[in-house]
Amino acid sequence: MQYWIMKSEPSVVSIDHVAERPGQTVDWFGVRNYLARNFLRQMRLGDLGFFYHSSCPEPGIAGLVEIVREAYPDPTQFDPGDHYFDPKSPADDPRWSTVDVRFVRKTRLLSLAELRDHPGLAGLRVLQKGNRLSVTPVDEVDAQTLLGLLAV
DNA sequence: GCCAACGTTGGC
DNA sequence: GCCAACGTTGGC
Repeated sequence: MQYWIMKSEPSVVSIDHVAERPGQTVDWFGVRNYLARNFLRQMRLGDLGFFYHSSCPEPGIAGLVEIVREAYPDPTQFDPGDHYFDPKSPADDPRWSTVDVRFVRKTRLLSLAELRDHPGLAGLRVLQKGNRLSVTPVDEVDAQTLLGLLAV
């Protein structure tokens, strides 16, 4: 199993929103960065996502989700009325992918400050200066550390 | 609102 | 292929 940190602005999609969705499932639309897209394409059924709230008063990990559908074309890239419309994406070779994730559970808020304070997590990609990727891999050791801190 | 960091675009 | 300009992200 692989682990990922997946960032979302809670004002757009929060962990509570996921829990309230039909089937407790949402698609991870709107990724428009090639490296992040490649990570989406590496995701496999059953992978665990740490759901991270960003651009909000208390950024940090707020819950867990599970990958329930592997990468497929992000429909928003073909919708001219959509914020994420990409006129340059070929219909026969879609540029952007999405996955479906399902709610697993909420956790206590593991804040960014607390993540930074933990020496063992210094290598975590999301803590690196200038990191802006919305989807990043987490190695097994770091994942276990996170799960421990979350008391899961 | 500010600013650092980074990705993308487009002229040359 | 270079690089300046611009846009976006995201913490503070």
